[in-house]
Amino acid sequence: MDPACWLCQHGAVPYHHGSLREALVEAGVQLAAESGPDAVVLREVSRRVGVSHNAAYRHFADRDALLHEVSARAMAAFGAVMAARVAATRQGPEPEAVAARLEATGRGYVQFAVEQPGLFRTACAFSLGDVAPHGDAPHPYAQLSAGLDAMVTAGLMTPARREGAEIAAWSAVHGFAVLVMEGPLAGVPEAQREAMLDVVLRVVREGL
Amino acid sequence: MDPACWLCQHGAVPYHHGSLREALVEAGVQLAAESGPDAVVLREVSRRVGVSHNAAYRHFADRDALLHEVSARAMAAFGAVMAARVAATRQGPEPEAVAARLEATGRGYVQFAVEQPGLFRTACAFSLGDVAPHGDAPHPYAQLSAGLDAMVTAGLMTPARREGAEIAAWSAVHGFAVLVMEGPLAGVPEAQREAMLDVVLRVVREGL
DNA sequence: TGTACATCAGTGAACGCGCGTTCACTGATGTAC
DNA sequence: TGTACATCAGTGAACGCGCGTTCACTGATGTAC
Repeated sequence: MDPACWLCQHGAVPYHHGSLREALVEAGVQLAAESGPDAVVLREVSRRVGVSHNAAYRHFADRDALLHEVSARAMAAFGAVMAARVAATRQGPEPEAVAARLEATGRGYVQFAVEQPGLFRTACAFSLGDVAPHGDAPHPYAQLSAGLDAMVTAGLMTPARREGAEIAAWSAVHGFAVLVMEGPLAGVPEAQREAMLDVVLRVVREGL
Repeated sequence: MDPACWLCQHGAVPYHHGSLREALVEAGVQLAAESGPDAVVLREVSRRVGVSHNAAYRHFADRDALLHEVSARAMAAFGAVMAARVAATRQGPEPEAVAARLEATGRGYVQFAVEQPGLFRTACAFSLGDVAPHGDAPHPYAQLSAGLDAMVTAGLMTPARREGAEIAAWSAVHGFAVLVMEGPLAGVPEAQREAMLDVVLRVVREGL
């Protein structure tokens, strides 16, 4: 079947949309990106897709079901940004490379929060473990864990220090992200922000 | 004038409340404590005080003005909890005491977030610098700064390390607070939470 | 001390908004014969 | 290949909710004379 809808840029809007569910989720992601999870509102989502505001009920039990789906997409985008940042970093098993990749994980975390605050908040809206990411990129937390495991394997961290390291690293990076995104550090110029992040990451690295 | 209202426990409700403004703010704080800043809603605040829902406009320009006031109270409570925790810690200029007091600052921060999540979120709702705390307790950020200054004075931290130390410490503690309050760490038993906080604080201390 | 009056702090009704959700419906699609 | 019919995916109207805000008002208070 040919969807032939404006969303898919094929011409006229058909009565049967063909992929309304997907279109609704995408519009939801757009809204979340613009204004956070509270903006994912059934009526506005339907409006954007160009469909009556109750059509969504053919595809979602209620607003919450849609929001969960949107949150999963946000989480996937989050993981993808982090993974891309790690992939762009020096590969290989050498200690410097392993440490650089862990640092890239943290930088990717903050990058996503800064560039996509709405999606960041949407991804965090449900207890972070609640939502399985939709897509291929691993969950942010899994990436952090893997990075710390690699540190131990590379001999950069003792197994004793590994204990609780996720929490400490996550806390520092997440806290920085929140401060920069909506706290007192909102609006500081990028260069200064990067310098601050350097300090945070150094403290974490040396503390671990 | 005798206020003579149920809020002040003096008997019948007078036509002229006498201290409606204060009563509204207190009800707002209560709502914020129960369910966060979004729950500070003019109609419900008025309902709780037992007054018609537009009486508030005699005392506040709009909902936002009330919310700012409530946020200032929340911030004051926040600072007070931290200050109390510091005050309950060993005093004096000895290095161990100085370090212990800085740690108490961080523990107080997390304690407030855990015990008063609604007020914590309300205090953070405006850019943290936006709201001057209402009351005597110093602003949380000021307490952290003072603690770090004392570390330098006590010779526990080099002036070079002092640079950006607020950001790093605040990030770690704030991030931990958020994770515990509404993130994946929500609901872990207190003992375990304390152990995790120990790790976070150790990482910060050694990292600085 | 008593009274007229200005001022102030409340009331009650209403407006307009946007939301989630449900209802009975209708047009489109696909399938059995 | 054509047709009857079941199924599915949408529509349009409506309900009920709670909100912020405004309006004209009224009862209480305090002050000038």
